[in-house]
Amino acid sequence: MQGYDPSAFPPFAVTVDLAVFTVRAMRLHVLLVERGQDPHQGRWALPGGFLLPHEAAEQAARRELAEETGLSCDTTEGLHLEQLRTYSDPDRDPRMRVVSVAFTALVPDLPEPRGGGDAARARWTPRDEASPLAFDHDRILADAHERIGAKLEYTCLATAFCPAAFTLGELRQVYETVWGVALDRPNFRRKVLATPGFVEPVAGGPRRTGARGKPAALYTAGPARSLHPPLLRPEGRPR
Amino acid sequence: MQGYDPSAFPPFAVTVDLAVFTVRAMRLHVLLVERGQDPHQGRWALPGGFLLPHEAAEQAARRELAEETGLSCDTTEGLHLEQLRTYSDPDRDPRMRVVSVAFTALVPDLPEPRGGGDAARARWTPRDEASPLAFDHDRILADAHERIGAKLEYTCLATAFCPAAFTLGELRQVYETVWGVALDRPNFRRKVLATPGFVEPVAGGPRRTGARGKPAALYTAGPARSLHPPLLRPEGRPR
DNA sequence: GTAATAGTGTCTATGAGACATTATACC
DNA sequence: GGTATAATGTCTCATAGACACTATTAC
Repeated sequence: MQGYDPSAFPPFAVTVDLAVFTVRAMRLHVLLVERGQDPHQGRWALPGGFLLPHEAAEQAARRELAEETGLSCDTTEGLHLEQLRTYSDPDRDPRMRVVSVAFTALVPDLPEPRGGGDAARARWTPRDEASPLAFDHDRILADAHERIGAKLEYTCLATAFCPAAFTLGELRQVYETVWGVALDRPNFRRKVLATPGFVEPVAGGPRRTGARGKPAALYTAGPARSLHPPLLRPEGRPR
Repeated sequence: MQGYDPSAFPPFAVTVDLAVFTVRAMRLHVLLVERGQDPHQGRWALPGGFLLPHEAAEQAARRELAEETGLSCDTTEGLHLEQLRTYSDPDRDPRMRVVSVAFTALVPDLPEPRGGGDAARARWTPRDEASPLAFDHDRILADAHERIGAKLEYTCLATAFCPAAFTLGELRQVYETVWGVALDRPNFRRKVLATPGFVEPVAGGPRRTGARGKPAALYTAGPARSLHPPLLRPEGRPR
């Protein structure tokens, strides 16, 4: 990036798009908004919006996340938000040149969005019922899904899908839901507990989850951020 | 990304920045250019430049790669190029609002760059002698280095640093150079050969490498793109 | 009792780390 | 010969996968 005439640069619009995932009822859900304006009006799309003039992409993404989920900025402060990649195909928006920085967010099961911001409507949609989306958002969603699946393998990110206190069964369901596979319960338990700092036991007594079976002990997310060695998907598929 | 007035969007300049790595003489090198113009004139920086009006970021990155390395477009066609992330801090360029999409490229040992394009000079610099760079390029370089180190673990990317035919000793040196650690030779060999499609033997006879020791057999990159199970760094450090 | 989930224990196969040994080149 | 690297083999330990078994709840 050297040698340029600032008055002669080609102008672009820069936006952020968000793939916000949650696990509810054993299914992976993604937050979608119904478009109220012209390009692709009435179709569903990932939430997002323009960068403000003095705003970094991360800030814009966090602002949009708060607007679209209807949560306070304090609540969204602690949510996991991560840059995915940037989409810059010249034809991705029919009206103008728009470069979009995509982000992935992982949230615990939240109340239905209140449709804030400038979106006509917003709702949680099962990931496999999301397509087709407006613009290139099918592609962004696929990339985001693949990314979170891969990150579950070598990070402690799965706890971001869980409430503050959770059972190992709930944590295992996160893996099973995102990966779409069944995991061996005893082996999963052993692996998680053998990783220092992944989860930490809660002093209080156990609670029942589905009102069936033995009550499970509660855990909270530990200080660790990565898994060594990783917890690989069964039949680890190539990227 | 919904609901906007195309005439009212805040304008941004969009650039690409490249972290081009190679391994030469057992050290990791990165391609740098000396800035010829005003912001940070005379300082070293990562190569890069503006997106053309109808160009995707990937195209712009490949074009800049060809210009800066002085290679033909045919040659750069097959080189590994991968989007790293986007840097959008409002103050990252002192003159205007510039959003930069950073890419990482891995190339075999190439001839000294001819300083093409609009860069005053270009040269290969040992990675640990690169700082300080202009703008936020120290940060970009650090992110890129961490990324390629991580990708060596679970992809077959190391062959991108090697010429068409290479010895297992040369491949091992790639890992040792990028990771900055020494690896056990027999175990490395066993691991690589046990991964189907990572490398494939060359029919022709062996060749000598450093004119010392037993001549090594030659291999070419195989069709595999990922490593299962991964080849983890010793004392795998957390991200 | 049955059903369902939590939690413990055990066996085995695989893979990685450590390291000894042999082979083949140049000096 | 000495040195340096390639290539093969061996041993051990850690881990993952499979799966049996017990524990505790709701019905």
